[in-house]
Amino acid sequence: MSAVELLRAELTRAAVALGAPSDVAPNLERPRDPKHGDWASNLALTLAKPLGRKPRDVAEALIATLDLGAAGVAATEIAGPGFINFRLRDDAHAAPLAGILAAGPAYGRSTTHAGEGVNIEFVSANPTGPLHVGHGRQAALGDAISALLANVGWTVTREFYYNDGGVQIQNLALSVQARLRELAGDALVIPEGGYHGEYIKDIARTYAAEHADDPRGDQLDAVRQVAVLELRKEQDLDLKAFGVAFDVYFLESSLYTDGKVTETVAALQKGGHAFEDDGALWLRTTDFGDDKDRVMRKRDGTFTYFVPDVAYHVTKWQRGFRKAINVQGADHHSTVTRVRAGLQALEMGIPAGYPDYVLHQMVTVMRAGEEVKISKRAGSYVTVRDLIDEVGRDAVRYFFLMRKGESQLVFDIDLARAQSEENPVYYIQMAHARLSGIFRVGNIDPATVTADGVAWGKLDQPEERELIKALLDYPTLVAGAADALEPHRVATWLLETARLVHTWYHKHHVLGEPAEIQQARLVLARSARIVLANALALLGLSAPERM
RNA sequence: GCGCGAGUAGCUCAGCUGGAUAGAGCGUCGGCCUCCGGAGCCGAAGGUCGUGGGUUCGAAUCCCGCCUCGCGCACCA
Repeated sequence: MSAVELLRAELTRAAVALGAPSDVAPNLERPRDPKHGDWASNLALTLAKPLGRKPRDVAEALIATLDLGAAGVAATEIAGPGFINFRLRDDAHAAPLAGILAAGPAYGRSTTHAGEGVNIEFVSANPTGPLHVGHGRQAALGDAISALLANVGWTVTREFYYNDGGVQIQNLALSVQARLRELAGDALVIPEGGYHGEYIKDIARTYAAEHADDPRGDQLDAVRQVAVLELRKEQDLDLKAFGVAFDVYFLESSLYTDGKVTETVAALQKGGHAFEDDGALWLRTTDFGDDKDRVMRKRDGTFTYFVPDVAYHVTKWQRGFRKAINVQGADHHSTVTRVRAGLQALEMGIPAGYPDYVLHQMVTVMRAGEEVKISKRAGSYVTVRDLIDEVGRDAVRYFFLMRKGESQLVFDIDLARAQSEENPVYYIQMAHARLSGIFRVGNIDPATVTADGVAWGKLDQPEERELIKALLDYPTLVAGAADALEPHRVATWLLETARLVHTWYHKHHVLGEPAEIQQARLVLARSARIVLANALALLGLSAPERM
C-alpha cells in the first residue's frame, strides 16, 4: 500500500471509531500551499454535522485515534475551519519512487478497462481538399484521447470516416471538370458551391494525363474517382506528417454498395417512426428529443446524409463496439441528437447516449495580425502541413492540446513561428534533455540506477519534495484525464512538472555529491526522466536526449 | 428567437469535478553565468473570477435570471 492508501485506511478506521458510518470515504487531497503539508483531509468538516460536534473538535478526536507511525506521518495540524494537514516523513514521502523505476515505460498505465473495446472516430474530413488547421486540432485531440484510453486498458480502434458520397463530392467532380475545360481553352466557370483551390487544378492535370481520351472531363464518374483518390492520398500524407495513424478507414460509399443504407431505411420504416410528407420520407426524430423531424429520402429520391450516418453507427454497434466516441467540431453538434435519435428509432437495444461525443470549438487562424478565413471553397486557408512546416510537429501538437476542447483557439502563426524557441514544448523537452545530460556527463547508464539501498530520507529538500509529489500524482492525473477525455490536463501537468525539474536542477547538484545523496538524486533524476517521457509519448511528442 | 459552448492578470489560458491567501506562460520591471546545458534560474508589479440573486461550514466551480462573444438551427455534410 502506498502512503496515501495507508493514510486513508487509518482515517476510515478512526472515523468509524468516532461513530461515522462504515462506508465513510475520507477525502485526501494535495494542499495548494506546500506549507500545509503533503496531504490534507476535510473529513472533520464533513463529519461535524452528522456527529453533532464542532469541526475542530472532530479533527482533534480523529488525530488522537490515528496510528500515525504506521501511515508514515511525521506531523499533523488542524488548520482553518477544521482541515487536517499531514506531513509525511521524508523517507515515507520519497520511497514510492521505487515503483516508478520498477514500472518504467508502464508507469502511469492501468488495466482498469482491459478487455473492453472502444471505437474513436476523428478527423473524418470530406475528401474535397487538404486537411486544414481545424482538422489538425481534431487529429491531435483524437490521437491523444486514443492514447489516453489505451493507457487505462481500452483496446482502441482509431477510425476515419470518409464522406465520399453526396452533393459535395459532386461539386468536387464538377470543379475538376471546370478546370479541365479551362486547360482545354475554355473560360473558367467554377460551378455554384464548387471548390476554388489551386489543388483542383493539380487534380485536373493528373486526370488529363491519365485520360488522354477525355481531356474535357465529360466522363464525370471517372473524374470523381480520380479526384477522391488523389485527395485521399493528399490527406494521408498530411496525417503521416503529423504522425497520426488510423486502424480503419471507413468509406461512406461502402454503405450504399453493401446495401446498408437501404437496410437501415427499411428498418426505420418498420420501426413505426417514419412517415411520408410532401413527397419525401421523414423520420419522427422528435419522438427521441430532436427539435424537428428529419428528412431521410428527398423528393428527388436520393437520401440525405442523415441515413448513411445512422447506418454507419449501426455498423459500429454491430462490429462489437459497446463504446464509441466521435471527436467533432462544434459546428456539427446538431448531428448529435439526430444520430442518437436515429439509432433509438431502430429499437435494436442501443443505449440512448450512444455514441459519446467530444466537441471542440473552432480554430481562428491569425497571420500578420489578421484573421485568415478557413474556407475550402474560397481556396484560402491554412493547412495542417503549412503549420507543421512552419513550427514543427511537436509544437503544433502541443499547441492544439494545451487547452481544453471547449475553448476557442486562436492560432497565431506569426507568434508560433517567432517564439518557436520559447514555445512551452521546448521548455518541457529541455527538462527531459537536461535530466538525460546528467547521465551522459556522469557516464552512467540510467538502467543501472536502481532503488536498492537508497537512503530515501536524503531526498528532503523542498524542491525535491515538490518534484516527487508531481511524479507520484501522475497516475491519478492520467486516469482522470482519460476518464474526462481531456488530454490538456496532461499538457498542463507537463509544463508544471518541467518547471519543477528546472528549479530542482538549478538549485541542487547530482554528480559529485556525497555518495548517499548522489545515489538518491540519481534515482530522482531517472524517475523524473521516465515520467516525463511517458507523458510526452501520451501526447504524441518526442522526448529528446539532447537539443 | 431556440439549442450548444465560452466569459478568470495587459495578452493566451489552467484551476485536479465544492475547499485554505485564485495560478502558469508570454509581455513589463529588477536581479543571477569558475560548478551536471543561461534554450535556464530567482524576485516584483498586475484580479470586483462578465453581472445580480440562490444553495452551505465554504462557490471561479453547483442552481436560476440578465449581459457579451462564438457555433449551429437544410429535402448541404
